[in-house]
Amino acid sequence: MDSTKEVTIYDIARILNLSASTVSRGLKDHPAIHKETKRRILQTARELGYQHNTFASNLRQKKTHTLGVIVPRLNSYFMSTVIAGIERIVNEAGYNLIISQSLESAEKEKSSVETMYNSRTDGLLVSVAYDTPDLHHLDVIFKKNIPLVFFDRTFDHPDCVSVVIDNFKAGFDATSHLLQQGCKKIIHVGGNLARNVYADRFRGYKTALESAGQKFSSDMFILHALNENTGKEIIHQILNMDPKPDGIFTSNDTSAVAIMQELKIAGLRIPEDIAIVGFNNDPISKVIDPNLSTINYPGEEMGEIAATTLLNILRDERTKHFNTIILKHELIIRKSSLRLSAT
Amino acid sequence: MDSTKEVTIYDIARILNLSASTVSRGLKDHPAIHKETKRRILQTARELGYQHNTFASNLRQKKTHTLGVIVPRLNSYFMSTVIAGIERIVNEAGYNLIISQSLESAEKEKSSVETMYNSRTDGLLVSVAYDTPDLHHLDVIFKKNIPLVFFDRTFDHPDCVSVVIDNFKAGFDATSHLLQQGCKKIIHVGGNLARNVYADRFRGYKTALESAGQKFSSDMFILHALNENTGKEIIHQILNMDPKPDGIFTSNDTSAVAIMQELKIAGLRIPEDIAIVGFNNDPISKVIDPNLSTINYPGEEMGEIAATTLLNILRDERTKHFNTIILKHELIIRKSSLRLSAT
DNA sequence: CTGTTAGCGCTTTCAT
DNA sequence: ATGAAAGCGCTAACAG
Repeated sequence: MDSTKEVTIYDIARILNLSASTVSRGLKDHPAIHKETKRRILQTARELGYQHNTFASNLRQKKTHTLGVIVPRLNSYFMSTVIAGIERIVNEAGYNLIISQSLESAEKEKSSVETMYNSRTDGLLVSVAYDTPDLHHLDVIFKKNIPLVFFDRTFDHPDCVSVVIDNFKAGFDATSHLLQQGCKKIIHVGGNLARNVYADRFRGYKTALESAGQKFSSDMFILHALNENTGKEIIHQILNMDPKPDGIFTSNDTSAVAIMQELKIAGLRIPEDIAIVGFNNDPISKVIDPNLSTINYPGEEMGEIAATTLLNILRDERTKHFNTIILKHELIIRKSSLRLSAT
Repeated sequence: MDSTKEVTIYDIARILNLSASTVSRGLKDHPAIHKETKRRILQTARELGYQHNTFASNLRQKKTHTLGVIVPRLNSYFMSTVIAGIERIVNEAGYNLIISQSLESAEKEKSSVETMYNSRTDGLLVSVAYDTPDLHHLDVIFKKNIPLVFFDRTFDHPDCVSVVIDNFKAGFDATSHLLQQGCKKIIHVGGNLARNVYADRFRGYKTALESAGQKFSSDMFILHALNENTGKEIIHQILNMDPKPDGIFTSNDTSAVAIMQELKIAGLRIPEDIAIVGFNNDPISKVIDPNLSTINYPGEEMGEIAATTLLNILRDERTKHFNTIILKHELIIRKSSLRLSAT
């Protein structure tokens, strides 16, 4: 009825004729407390509708039990899957989450870091923006020894763990597959090479070409932000190439689909005239006709692992932890790249 | 260098020969503090690298400056758009966000509510799960007078504002459009009618049929959870109808696309044999061939409005606030339903 | 316009 | 196995 009064450990203590310290210990299952006493504490706590007050606890312990997440954007299938994974782990561990999006801008990322810092998050999970030049905006974080785990779009830093897939290998696999399908001129559409993911995929692509004895020339790499507009904005560049490419490897499915739509408008057949492989295994890859071959990206798992790693570091700072955790990717072959029927 | 010591208002007070209260007031721009004093306080605060301690403040004020969001799922385009909108508003207002997903289960939703309650969120933004039967799990929230705003999937409650689109009208619009295109038998694929969104769209559909003088019979409504499997799971039911439908209105794009794929496999032409309209304006609607007609759902705006409303209630509890806020939707006509070429 | 004072609810030595 | 006491950093009467 009286909804304003907080039930505190003192209320419990008074009722049971105990001290607040004993109640506090009992509530956290402290080994030194008698079993029966614990039981009684727990029971009256329940009866009174006691709620642990995080703020008093945080204030006292100088820990917030809050983790911060900074991502480029929330509204992509990949990212929301990652967040879902993080959310699950973090909630189970009794931590809270603060999420902030950098909107792909280094500047907004900086202000996100400040927000996190001011909220005194115990740890940070970060995937950097498209154009983040360096890690200076994280200096406050490092100076305070706040643990930070990068995922997907990472930076090398001695104190940070990174959770990634093997983007080099993935780029290599995608390109090799196109080569096996008989493609003679495969181009690559990728993002800012300052980002590990795009750089590694690009290297994988080049290496695959070279191991197949094909030459790479700089006009075979098209740099683009990789979004819904990619198709319209680069289609002419593709169509004007001489000789025309017969294979495309793009660094995400969104751009792959956008390109496919333009190719179809231009009257090219996929995969007969031009084969294509995307990246991420976004649901749209199964909607576009023909279905898009792609690299499966274990988003939820990445979120879970990144969160688990951060929690481990938090639990035991001395742990000599890994520097990089590499998750398994998988090439998914669908019609958009299938020129040779398999045996 | 010494990274462990917190700078407090007492440090600032000591340096400036002031009291902690004056510093506290100065920092919050209290009107009663001399301008020059404020300036000095702000300056030394900056020099010392002072950070406001939210926990001490929360503990004292019994406010958390944290809002909770409970949604069925994070990984749909619609929902991540809504969240993006909420995040922007809430961050700008200096609040934090705790996000939890019910995974479409009433039970998990209940435990989400508990989490929120225990984190003492100042307010809640909720879109209910697919099978939530009632509002009992929110009783704790209401009893504590924690303001709650529903969005999209709402419940009627005297103390809650709901932010929605006019789902009845949207269903009516979609169906009327199909009727105008000459469809003689339009079926509806929708979700649990205990959810306002599905019930309202269904009513809109029926009303449109009736105003056009067409009869509705119960077999024309197919109940389904509306996901990627919808197509496979209901295609036989559709194909076996007698007479076969020549129009479908589904309550989301995911299911619309799944159905279209099955229809194409069955050799039916869209829209010639069967026209279709979806719901949400998900990006996949522009990927599927033919492009899917749909209802545009202003997700980001819905997030922004819901968050703004909640913040307003928080700022001024006495405000006699709205009961329902209805955002504008829009019918987007694409090829999947275009049987008559417009003049 | 500024200072004094008294907690918010919890944890944690240090005792016993 | 339990208790006493101090304090985390801030705010809000109240007083002047």
